[in-house]
Amino acid sequence: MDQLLALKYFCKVAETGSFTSAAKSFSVPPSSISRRVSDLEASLGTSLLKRSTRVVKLSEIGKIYFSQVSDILLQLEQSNESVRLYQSTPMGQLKISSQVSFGEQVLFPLLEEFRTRYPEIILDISLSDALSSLSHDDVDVAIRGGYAPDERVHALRLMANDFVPVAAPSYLRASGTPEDGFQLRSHQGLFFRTPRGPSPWLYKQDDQWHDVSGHPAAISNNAQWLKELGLAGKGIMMTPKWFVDPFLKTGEFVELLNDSVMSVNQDPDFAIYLLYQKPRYLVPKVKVFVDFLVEKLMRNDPKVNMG
Amino acid sequence: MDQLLALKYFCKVAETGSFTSAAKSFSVPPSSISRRVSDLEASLGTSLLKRSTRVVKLSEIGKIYFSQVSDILLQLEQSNESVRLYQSTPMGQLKISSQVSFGEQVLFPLLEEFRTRYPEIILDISLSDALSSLSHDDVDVAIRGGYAPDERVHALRLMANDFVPVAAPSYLRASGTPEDGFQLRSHQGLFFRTPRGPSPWLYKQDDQWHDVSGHPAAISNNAQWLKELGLAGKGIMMTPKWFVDPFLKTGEFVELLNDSVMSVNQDPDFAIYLLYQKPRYLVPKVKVFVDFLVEKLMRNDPKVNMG
DNA sequence: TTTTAATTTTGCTTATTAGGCAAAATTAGC
DNA sequence: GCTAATTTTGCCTAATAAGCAAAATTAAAA
Repeated sequence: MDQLLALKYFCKVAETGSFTSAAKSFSVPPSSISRRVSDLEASLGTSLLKRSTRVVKLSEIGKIYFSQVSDILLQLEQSNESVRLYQSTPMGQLKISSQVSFGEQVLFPLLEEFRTRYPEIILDISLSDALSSLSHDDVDVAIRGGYAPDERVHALRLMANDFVPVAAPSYLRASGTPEDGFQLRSHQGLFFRTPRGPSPWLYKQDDQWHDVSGHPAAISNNAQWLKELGLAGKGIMMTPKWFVDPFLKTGEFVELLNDSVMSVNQDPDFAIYLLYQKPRYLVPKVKVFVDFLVEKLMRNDPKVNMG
Repeated sequence: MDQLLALKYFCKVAETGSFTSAAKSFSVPPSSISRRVSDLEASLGTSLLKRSTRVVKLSEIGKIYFSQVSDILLQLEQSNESVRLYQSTPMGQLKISSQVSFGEQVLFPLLEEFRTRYPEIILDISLSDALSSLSHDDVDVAIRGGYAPDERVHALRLMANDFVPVAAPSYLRASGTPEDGFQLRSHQGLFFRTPRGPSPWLYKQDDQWHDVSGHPAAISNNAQWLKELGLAGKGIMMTPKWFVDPFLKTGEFVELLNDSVMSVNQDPDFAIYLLYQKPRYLVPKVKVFVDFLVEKLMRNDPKVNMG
C-alpha cells in the first residue's frame, strides 16, 4: 500500500468531510479514496472515520491521528520544498581545490566578485598541487592543469596552459638571450617540481619533442619563490603565461623564443581544467561557480572540452 | 511512486552507507533500493547521495533532507504506534445513551465498578427516552427497550423487558385485586408516555392480544413520579420487573396476575437492547463496555440476538 | 411514510509501478 | 593491472492503484 497516498487521501477526507470532494481535489474516482482509506484503516486495525452517506466524521482516534498526520504531511512538504529552494538559490559550502599558483594568481582576484554575487555560498578553498581525486576528498570542484581525466567527472577546459620560457632582463644581460630552443640547455633553470617530479623543458622541432632542460639553479614546488628568483635574475623559468602576465607587461620578465613551440608536456590538450563531479542533478552552487569561471576566464579562450 | 517507501529506503541507505545493506534489512534486491532512491532524487530534482562503488555518502542537501525526513518517519511511526496503543488499552470518552429509568435503576449502580476497572475511559452518560439514532448523535452505545433495529448497528439483547402490572398493597385493599386481565379495565392506571404515546396495557388470551388499559390516573414520561404514585396507592402500573424489583422484595409493590401474559407490546422480541455502531474495527472502549454489561446483566438471561 | 438524490461502496478491468533476477558497469584495494 | 565488492541497468513478473459502472445506503424532502 502506498501509505503516504492513503494518508493524503485520509486527511483530505477529514478536511472536507466527504469522499467525493476529496476525490475531486485529487482528480481520482471516489472509489480510489474509499479503498485507500479502507486500506489505511485496515493497516492500523482501527476505524478512523465514521461513515454515513451524507456526513463523514472522524472517530475519536481518527481525530487524534488526523491532527498528528496532517502536521507530519506538512513537515514533509516543507522538507521537499526546502530541497527545491536549495535548488533554486545557490547556497551552502562550496569546496574548491586548486593548484597553488593558479589559485593565488588567477582565482583569488576573481572570488570577491563571486562572493558578492552569491553571498549565501560559503567558499572553502584549498590550494594544493597534489593530484586530488574528486571522488576521494570532499571537493565540489577542482582546478588543475593537465588533461581531461576519467569518465565520471565533467572536465571543462577553462583556459590554455601554454608554457613559455621567461627571464629577467638582468639575467639576459649577464648570460645572453637564447636564440633557439637547444641553446636553453646551457642556461640556468628554475624548475617547478610537480608531484610527478620536476617539469622538464620541452622543445618541438620538426614534429619532434626534445628535452632542452637547462642546469637546475633551483627546484621547488613553490612557484612564488621561483618567480622571485627569476625576477632577481637567477635563471630561466618555464611558466604558464597567466602566472607572469603582469611582469611581462612591465618588462620585469621577458618572454623568450616567441616563435618556438615550448612546453613542459607533449599533450596538445594540456590546459587548465575545471573538474566537477557529474551528479545527476547538478547542484546549483556548483553550477553558478562553473558558470562564473567560464564567464571570467573563457572569454578569449572559448575552446571547450567536455570530459 | 511510493514516496514513503522511497524515503524509508533512502534513510536506511543514509544510515548504513550502503545500498546492499539497506536492501538486506528490507529483504529486497539492491536494485529496488537503487531505483526507489533514484525515483526520489528525480522527484526532488536533486542528488541526495554521492555514490561510489565502495562508499555512499550524503550530499550536502542530502544531509539536511535526511535529518528532517528521518525525524518525520519517526513521528509517523509514533502516530501509528499510538493508534495501536489506543487499540489495546481502552481509553477515551465513551458516550452512552440510555432510557432514563433503566439508566437510573440499573446502569448507574454498575458504573462505579466499570470506572474502577477502566480508569482511562471517561464516561459520558445521557439519559433520555427519546429514540436516539446512533448514526445521528455522537453516541458510542445506546441502551433502549425495543426491538432489534436496522442493519448497520449491532443489537445485543441485554435482558428481558417483561412488563408486569404492579400495585401497592394499600391500593389493592382499597380497590380490590384483579383476578384476570380483563378486570384491569376497571382499575386506575399509571401510564408511562413514550415518545410514541402512552403505553397501553396488553393482555394475551388464546393467542389474542387485548387492550386492557385502565382509567388513566396519571400519565407521565417520568417513571420516578409514576412509581411514587404507585407506592402511594394511586393506581396500577405496568412496568418492567427490573424497575420495581427492590419494592417487590420488600412488599411495597405486589405483582399482579402472575400467570397471565401481559405486555405493552405485541412483539415477542421486545427486550432491553444494547446498540452500538458496527465499525469495521471495534473500538476497544466500546468492546470492553459491551463485555462488561454482558457479564453483569446477561448471567440469567443469556438469549443473545445479534442484529 | 415513501420517495428522492447525494454519497459511499463493491465488482470488475486496465494501467501503473514495485519486485526479482541476471548481467553489466564501476571502483577501492591488492 | 587485477580482483572483489558494490551499484546500476534490462527485462520480466507480480502487486497494486486507477477507472468505470452498478449497487447499496441514508439524510432530507415530499
